[in-house]
Amino acid sequence: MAIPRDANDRVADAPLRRKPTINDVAQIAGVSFGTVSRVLNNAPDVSPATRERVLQIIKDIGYRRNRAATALVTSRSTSIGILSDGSPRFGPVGTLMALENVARKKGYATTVISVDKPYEDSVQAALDSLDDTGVGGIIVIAPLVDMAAAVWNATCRVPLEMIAAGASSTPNVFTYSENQELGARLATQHLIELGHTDIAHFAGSMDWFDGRVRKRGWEAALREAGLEPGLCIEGDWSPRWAYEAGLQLVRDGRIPQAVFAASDHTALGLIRAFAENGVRVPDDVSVVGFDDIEGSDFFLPPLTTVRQDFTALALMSTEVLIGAMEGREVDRTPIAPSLIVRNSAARTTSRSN
Amino acid sequence: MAIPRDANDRVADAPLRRKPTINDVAQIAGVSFGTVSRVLNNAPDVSPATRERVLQIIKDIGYRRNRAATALVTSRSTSIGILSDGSPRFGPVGTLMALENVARKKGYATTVISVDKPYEDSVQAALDSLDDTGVGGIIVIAPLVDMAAAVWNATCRVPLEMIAAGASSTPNVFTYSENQELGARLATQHLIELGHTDIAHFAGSMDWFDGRVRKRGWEAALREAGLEPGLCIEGDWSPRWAYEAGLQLVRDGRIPQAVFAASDHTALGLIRAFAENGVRVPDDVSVVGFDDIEGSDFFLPPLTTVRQDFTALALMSTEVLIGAMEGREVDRTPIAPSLIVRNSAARTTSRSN
DNA sequence: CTAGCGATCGTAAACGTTTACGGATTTGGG
DNA sequence: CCCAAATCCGTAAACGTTTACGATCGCTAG
Repeated sequence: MAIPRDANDRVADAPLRRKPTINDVAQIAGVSFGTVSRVLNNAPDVSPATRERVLQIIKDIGYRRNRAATALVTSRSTSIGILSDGSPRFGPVGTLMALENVARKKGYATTVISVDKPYEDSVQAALDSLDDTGVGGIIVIAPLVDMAAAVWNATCRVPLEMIAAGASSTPNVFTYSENQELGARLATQHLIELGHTDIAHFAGSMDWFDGRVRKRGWEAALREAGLEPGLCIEGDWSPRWAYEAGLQLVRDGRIPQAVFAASDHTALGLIRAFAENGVRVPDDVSVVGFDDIEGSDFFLPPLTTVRQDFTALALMSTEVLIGAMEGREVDRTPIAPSLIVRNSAARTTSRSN
Repeated sequence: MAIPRDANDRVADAPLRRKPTINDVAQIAGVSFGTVSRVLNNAPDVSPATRERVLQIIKDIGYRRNRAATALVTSRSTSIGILSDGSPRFGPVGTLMALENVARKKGYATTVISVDKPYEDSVQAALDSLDDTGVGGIIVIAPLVDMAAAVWNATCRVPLEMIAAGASSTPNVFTYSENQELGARLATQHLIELGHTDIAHFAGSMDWFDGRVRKRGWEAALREAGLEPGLCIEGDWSPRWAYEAGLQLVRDGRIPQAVFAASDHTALGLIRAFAENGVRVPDDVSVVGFDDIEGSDFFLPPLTTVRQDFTALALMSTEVLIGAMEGREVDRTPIAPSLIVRNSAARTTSRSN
């Protein structure tokens, strides 16, 4: 089992293949490892001259701290775990990439794990295995309410933060998110300002926080404007579903003045259903999407949509988590999405539906 | 600096907050830690009865190995590093997610790092910092040739594998990838079979392996069929660029019979340029894309495109890497993409361009 | 000249494992 | 009955750090 691979044939010249340790540095510098440790952690009690010399040697021989050893003795770590659902959907992936980015810039490594369907088991298992990789805190990207529930029920030694739109915090799980309800409001208000009064919603899945919250924003904006919420059809984010639902609308002759689609993909399917039946966007119907996926500016027509600021979200949420890890308290300001106006929504004309 | 947080107020009842160690298990089981270690690594020399009892206790008190300690003493690890460029593009992200997935299923944790523009420095730094998180091997997703070059020039103690389409292996860097050239051939051949002879290529960026290789496949397929390669315009993958290039084509009256677009996003922009000018796809021009991004089946028209099998790719490449980590040799069979036929390419009619 | 003090440094123990080795205890054969 | 072998298990050392503490040195003050 313990086959020595790459055994160094010669033994005389020490500084060959082995990774240099703190002791090697100390020996070369003619000091004790304690001193080296002090300069590493830039602790006091070491003379400038010595510090300088040790630093130089560290650079020369390419010494780098062994994280395992450090983690073992300090039991604190400089890495954070990210738990995500496996879906390659726009929101989660965007968040994930942004998270890695800012964590790295703050000097934290990230280890990511994704979980599958029966969340009750998989989430706890993932949290555990993240824990024993030695992360100091965990951010979970939980777009699905089932998944979030599993997180709430899970136990975890390290600080836990959840990114879930509109979900509430519990004593042991911070929750943080972009204000997607606001995004939905923005979209709907835009439609209202354009003069539409009959504004439908092609909703996302109600299994997703994002779906729930966007729907809520649509409703709220309408009510605020004194309008009755129009048709609301709940789907699964997919272009296919939206396409078929759109077809149905056309068949039934129930085409609204405007629709707020819960995602750009939804808008895509819907627009195709309209296009195939001679219903023109935005001339006959206005459509606004949500996400600003790549290429949405080149849909036919270019899509008016809502963009989230994943970087800001990631920035804030790692800030919060690292704060929790270090025992600090960080105040969290919500992140606001923005409306991107393009060509898929237009002023109402003198048509009826 | 060392503020004791969450200090346990009571001290009498031991098994409270501290994470159980191998010693705790041993004590409860009435054996020595050596025995526990043996059952953990299911080594021989422990009686079935004892093994059973220890296992039970481990489960009961929720003991879990401390990875830092293990890594420290064995200097081997059960985690792999993933280095990626920061781009949230379709290919890299798909690969990334798939990689995490299969690694996890093989019992490996993954820690990911992404790198930014001046690759000469950032790649080596990232490799190093991955190294001292204790990964046993590294997979780098290197779509950009600059980045790959940096990887080739970098030094790394642990096995290094690169996923880069059509790039060659070096002594210390395995290279592995999907056969995208084949994918491009498939797309082009499809167009040829449809009767087209004037087949242009809206290429991706030549800074990307993917761009290079897809172009090569297009050329090869054409030559094999005895056809002269048509117009080839190199771009940057973006819908915007394709849109503008498409507009130019229309202005110049140089619309080809068919075009193989290097990505679905490219196809998207191109199709819009056509659509805005009354050039119908596929009636006037056939278009096939590459990627099969989500929603491409709901473009106008639904896009004929090429799909890569990221899961298979991830499966093979982690297999290869883990093999290298364990000193095994794994033979690598190439992964083949597949053509997805939809509605954006049609049989040639009696039109001229 | 010496006590005492700062500044600088060395030392030992600990973190939780693995691994090589050696010590019991049992077993079976002569 | 005794000895050797087999079986099971305990022990010590090591991995590379950090941290608390103790040691040394040179000075200054009395």
